[in-house]
Amino acid sequence: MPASRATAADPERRRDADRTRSEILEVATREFADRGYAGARVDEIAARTRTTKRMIYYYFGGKEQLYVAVLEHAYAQVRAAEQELDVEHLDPVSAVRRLAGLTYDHHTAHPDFIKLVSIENIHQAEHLAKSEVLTNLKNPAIDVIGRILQRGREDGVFRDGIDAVDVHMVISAYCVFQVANQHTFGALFGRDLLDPGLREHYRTMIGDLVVSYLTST
Amino acid sequence: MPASRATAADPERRRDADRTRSEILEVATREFADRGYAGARVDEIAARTRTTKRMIYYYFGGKEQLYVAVLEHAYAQVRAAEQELDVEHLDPVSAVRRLAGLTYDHHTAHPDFIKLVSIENIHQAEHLAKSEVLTNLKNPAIDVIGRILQRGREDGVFRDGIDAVDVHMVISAYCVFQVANQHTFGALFGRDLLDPGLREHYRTMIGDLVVSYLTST
DNA sequence: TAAGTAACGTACTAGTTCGTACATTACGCG
DNA sequence: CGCGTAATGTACGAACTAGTACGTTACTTA
Repeated sequence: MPASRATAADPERRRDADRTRSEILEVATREFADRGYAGARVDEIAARTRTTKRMIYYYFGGKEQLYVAVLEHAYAQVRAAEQELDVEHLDPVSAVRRLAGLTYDHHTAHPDFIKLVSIENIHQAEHLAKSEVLTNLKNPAIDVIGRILQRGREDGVFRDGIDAVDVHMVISAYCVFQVANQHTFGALFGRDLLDPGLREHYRTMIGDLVVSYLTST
Repeated sequence: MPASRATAADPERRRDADRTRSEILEVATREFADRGYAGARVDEIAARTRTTKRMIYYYFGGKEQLYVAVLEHAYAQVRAAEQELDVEHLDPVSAVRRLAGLTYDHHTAHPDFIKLVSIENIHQAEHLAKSEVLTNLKNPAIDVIGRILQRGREDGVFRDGIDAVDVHMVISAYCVFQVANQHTFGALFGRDLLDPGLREHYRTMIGDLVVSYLTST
């Protein structure tokens, strides 16, 4: 039984279901994000892994199921990151700024995820809707925002009548746009939104935007 | 030469280059917007017109050139709408609200355009970058915003140091998100952002958001 | 009105792409 | 240590899809 423990870690292993599976998933994520569902090529994904196309069908069943697996995996990572949000110890205004900044960081750090979401929207979220895994994922960010808003109201710094989902939507819209539309925006306005030199500016801006909205009279 | 005048209007005409060309463009716009570049089918586009695939190649040259033509046509429509922006007679705050509202109206009224932009971003705006027609299109909205901001500063109602392109970006981000991400957002949060009953709420919100940002101290 | 050309249709091809039948081998377990 | 199965590789096929060769006809214009 040391064998079974060595199994997962042994770099000499020639056959490793977990490694093969996750390698396919990783490569497929890039391929789908870069070329869209229809544009992605199963052969190309296979070629970029250490294994063959046969394995994609062995583990995932087909191109569409692989795509759904990629989506589920990507969303799971995002939700995991949202679980880490630790802003409840801050005053409401600081908490909102921090939440916005962290969301900005996460989105800009995971462009593949943003692209997958764009692609899924092109397809009217049909795969997402079909996946129980994904529709059952509750978004922890909403609850976090809800509690911040309530504390802000109690402290008299935030307005009444603001919905947590709306706040989340505004932050998402802003952060998603930076990544999802960077190329057309860059081409049309000659400005790279993700230029490292502009990063602090745009990272601060979403916090300012939301805070001014919440605190305006 | 009455013949040549009757030509364009005559509903009995069997051959009408303009009509055929624009019909192809119209159908192709929907097809590309719905299925993406790789997912779109030339045969399908042809089948939905009164003409045949042969004509697509006759008028446009190929699938890629047709896609570029669709993009150029879509952008031209948007720019035409922006030329109509008439907000300079309003006080700065009202002008910003009106600009935001009109942008919201336009985006929600032209979902195909938003989808095309999403698709073009998946492809890193390579077609847009190649088209001189598109890269030379200057965005009139930026100048409009610039003048509003200046008047607002002069009146002492707006802060200093706000960039017109940033304001445009925020408004775009918000309005694009409503359309581009409506399906995933709807599936994950159980809220249809484009529900007619929510329309006034979301239309007002982007104005409030920007105004509070510009007027905050 | 007749000729020339722009506009159009049909039928086909070459290449691509998802998917699979069949064969093989490494590894865990008794 | 050998047996059974999970894991893997190869080679191929059926279907689809962009693009075109070739032929035809409506419209214009001299």
